[in-house]
Amino acid sequence: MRKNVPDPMHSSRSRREEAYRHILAKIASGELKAGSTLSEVSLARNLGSSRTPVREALSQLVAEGLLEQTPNRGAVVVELKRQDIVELYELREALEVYAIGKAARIHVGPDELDPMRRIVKQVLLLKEGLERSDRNVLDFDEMRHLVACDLGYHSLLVRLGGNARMLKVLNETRLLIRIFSIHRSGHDAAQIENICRQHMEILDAVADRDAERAMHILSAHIRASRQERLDEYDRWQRESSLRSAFPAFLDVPSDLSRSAD
Amino acid sequence: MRKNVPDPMHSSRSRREEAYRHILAKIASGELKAGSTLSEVSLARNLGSSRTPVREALSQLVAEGLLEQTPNRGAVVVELKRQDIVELYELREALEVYAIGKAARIHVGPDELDPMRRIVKQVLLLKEGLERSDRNVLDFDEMRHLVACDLGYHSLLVRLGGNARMLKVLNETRLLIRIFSIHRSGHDAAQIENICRQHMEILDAVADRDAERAMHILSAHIRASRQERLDEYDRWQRESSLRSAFPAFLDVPSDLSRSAD
DNA sequence: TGTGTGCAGCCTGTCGACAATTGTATTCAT
DNA sequence: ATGAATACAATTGTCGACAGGCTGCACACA
Repeated sequence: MRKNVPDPMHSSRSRREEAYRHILAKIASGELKAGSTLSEVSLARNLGSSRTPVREALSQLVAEGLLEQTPNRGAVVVELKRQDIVELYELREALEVYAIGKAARIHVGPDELDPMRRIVKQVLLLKEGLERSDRNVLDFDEMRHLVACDLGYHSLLVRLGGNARMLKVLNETRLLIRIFSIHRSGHDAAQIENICRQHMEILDAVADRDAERAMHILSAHIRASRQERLDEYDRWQRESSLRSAFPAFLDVPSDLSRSAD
Repeated sequence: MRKNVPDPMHSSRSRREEAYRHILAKIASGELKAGSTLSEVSLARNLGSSRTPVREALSQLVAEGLLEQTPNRGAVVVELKRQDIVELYELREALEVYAIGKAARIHVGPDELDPMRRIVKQVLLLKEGLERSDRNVLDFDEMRHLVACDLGYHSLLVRLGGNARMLKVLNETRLLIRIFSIHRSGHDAAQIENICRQHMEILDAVADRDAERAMHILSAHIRASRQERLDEYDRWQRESSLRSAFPAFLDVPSDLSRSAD
């Protein structure tokens, strides 16, 4: 039971990185839902490390917008409101549309576009497999594959713009969106085909050096995705407000004669 | 000489915040030039605190892109290359143009536009004062005022879009640009008037709900600013390469027969 | 004189401990 | 029984200390 000895063979990364990935995985997997409070000591116990690396990982997650820190009550997982979804998708739209416009104006050859076309074809294969089966929506693994392809496509898309800072901001933005999308419902074949067509049309427009068209299609694509997510949010919100009545009003002193506020 | 007793009357903020502001001020004032290495211990000594708050402040500055961390050599102030300036201004253009387009489409009344008009008028006063004097460019204090007005104008402009995340990203972007602009040269009256005219035209376009025009003018405005900064960078680069020959080649073992690389 | 080796200094990464604060449960007084 | 004061528990902010790695220099040796 070595105490202070670092363990370079077990974790090639630093303990801070390890803690960061650990917490991020717990958030991304849905094990830590929105509103959960994270205690530094318990996390440190779980990781078998001191509070310091955990603390730094938490700070980083706060800086990235995944956690919120209240002065002396610890860090809680952010809860994305409707407005947050709107803001995140606006960020995506502004940056991705700009990047694709720039990419279409400069020279972008098949070396960059072909890998993206391959990703689109993978998604099309996914759709065809879905159509051949009797199911209506994707299962969990297929859904994960679809999300990974979508992530890769848009990541390469932004890379075409050649702006590393933009890529960094967008990665954080997409990470936040993805964390919300745990409740994401599966797409049916028609939706997937629609997405693929748009993705392909964007690539064609870039190959044609038609910046305006590429920007227009991408903008519509992101807006559609946003609307989808908002509808999903509204549906989920309605259900949850019907199911559990007032979980936030536990501190009301059971004085029913007082009207609200 | 109390040791562990916090000093609440001297620093209402936490020591971490204090350290953050301290380091940021040193960077912004130019006391710490690009490439300077920051030692945690010496900073902690200067602040009379432990390494922990300094370390957290440094982490935050790294996350914000002002410092770079190399594995075991500490944190150094970033050196903005030409490509960095291009990227930062592209970020500004993408986000600000998007925000002003949205602002022009939704209803934006005089309550929001009038404060911005007041800022533009302040800058016009600055220009008139410059024309009345015999000087050609602004002095240091006037320059600071101009920069503050410009910052305020663009900050309000982005606020019109109603996207807090966009505002946050842009604040960090502008901070990085501003840090580079220590070497900034003063503007003459014609340049200032040009800026004011563009600023005013943008406001008029927003008041007219003419999103296309507002976006177009703002885009041109930011591109002009970027070009100005790039010219300045090239000039500075040329001078500095003429003045000091090879400060980076000190570790070459004085073997003049070996060709470069 | 050129080269390898060891040492010292500095630096970061990590740890355990302490102080202060805040939310909560308990208890006491009316 | 209820409201207020209080003690407690948990958590964060901060501190000093230690371990390991890297750099650069001096020194010994060929």
